[in-house]
Amino acid sequence: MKLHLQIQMNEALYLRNPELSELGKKIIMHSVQLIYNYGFEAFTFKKLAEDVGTTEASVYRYFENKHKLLVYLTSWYWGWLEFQIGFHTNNIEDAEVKLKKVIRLLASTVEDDEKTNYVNESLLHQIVISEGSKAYLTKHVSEDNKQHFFKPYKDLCAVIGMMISEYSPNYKYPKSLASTIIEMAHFQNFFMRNLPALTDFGNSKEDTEVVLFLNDLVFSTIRM
Amino acid sequence: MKLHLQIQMNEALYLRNPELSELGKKIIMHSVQLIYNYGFEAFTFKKLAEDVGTTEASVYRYFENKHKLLVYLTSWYWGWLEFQIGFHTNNIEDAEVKLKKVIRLLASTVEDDEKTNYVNESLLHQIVISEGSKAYLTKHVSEDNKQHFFKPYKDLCAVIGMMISEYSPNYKYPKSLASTIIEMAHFQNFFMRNLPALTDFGNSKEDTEVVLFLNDLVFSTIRM
DNA sequence: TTAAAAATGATAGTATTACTATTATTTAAA
DNA sequence: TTTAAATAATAGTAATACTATCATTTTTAA
Repeated sequence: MKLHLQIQMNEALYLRNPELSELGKKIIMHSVQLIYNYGFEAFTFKKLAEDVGTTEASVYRYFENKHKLLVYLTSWYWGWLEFQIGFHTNNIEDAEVKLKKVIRLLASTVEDDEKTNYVNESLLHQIVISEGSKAYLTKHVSEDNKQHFFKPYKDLCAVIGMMISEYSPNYKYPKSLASTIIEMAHFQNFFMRNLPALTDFGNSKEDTEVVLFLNDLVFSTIRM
Repeated sequence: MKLHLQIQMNEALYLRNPELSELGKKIIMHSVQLIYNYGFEAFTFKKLAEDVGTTEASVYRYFENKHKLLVYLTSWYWGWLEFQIGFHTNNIEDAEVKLKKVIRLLASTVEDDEKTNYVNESLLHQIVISEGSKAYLTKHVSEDNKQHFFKPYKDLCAVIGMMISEYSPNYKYPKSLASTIIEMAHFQNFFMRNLPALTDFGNSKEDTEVVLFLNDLVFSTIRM
């Protein structure tokens, strides 16, 4: 039996739900590939339309602009990751084991998930590393926030924050530590590959090094 | 006596050195103000030219494009900050005291520096918080890196990494911890103001909270 | 099964952005 | 004071980020 996983998305992110049509799914599929290839700045709806084999106008019927598409894709990723975390930490009681699983899920190379047919999680993970912060580092972050565009990110942060508090109920900064883990899982990976002088893993370039760094950071901080 | 401070800049960042003419200095001054007002995406050389009271063509004689201008501004900031750190930790032996000074310098509101006449460090600090990572989160980060565009950032990271190693010679990740401190000083500040659910300082919105968080993080990690 | 509705394709058009080029004029240096 | 360098004024181009219109195809619902 083949299971299918659907991530619940904020309706204000799109004009037409891309999950409900072939064209919509193609737009998602190809946008992941193209943003990965070109980077977000050089990515355009014109290129996307050509790649999909449709017109620019049709793409605009799904997404108002490329910023909302980026927010859509990153939100999808955070939602998917929260599901992964729930799945992999299910039935585990030990908060330390759970947190270590979370760090590994955040900082390891993602393999394509069979349960989602039109999203390549591996590429999407790379996009979230290189482009993810551009979703909120904007002048209109507060308006976007009012429309709950960042809820999946916040939810994930809350989940991790709760695990931290479970492990160490007196620790004063569970949410800030959670957002630090999330951001650093990605930034240390980006630095390792592109600006290795900013890390201590320039030689090996292994994801596992980032995992070890974060484990050490988190547990020396919250271990009383 | 009024002292003047000059930051040595990478020549590949500009076509004409903006420090050596009135127009160049105006371009720097006004670009800081405009990027602060509009955000980097909505900032254009046309708006800049109008604001300065010159033509677009003249701005292009100084900077090839707005990306290089952003790298110029952030580099300037990192250079300036490294000078600040050198100045404020001079003659201090205790590595703990030095690191705490560094964290405070990184995570506190910056006041305008009298020693530099045409750069508003306070606004530039806000720009580095909101736009700084866009300087390296690009598809061409490696080419930019080959031209040493990120040297000031790396130098700062190295300085902080050395302080960490001085305090704790056996700690395995001094450079990664240094880049974590730098990034989190800014991200936690941004989150606190714009996405407070990602932090534990949403109520107070005080810089000092970020300082306390980072002090706790760093010293519980490197204290043996 | 068919008519209406919805989605898509084809095409065109606009304002803005990100530049480059040219020539005249002003300012600075030898 | 002559010459060179910098700037201003103006024009122009290709690409981007859209919006609009209308014909055609596909889907849905009566």
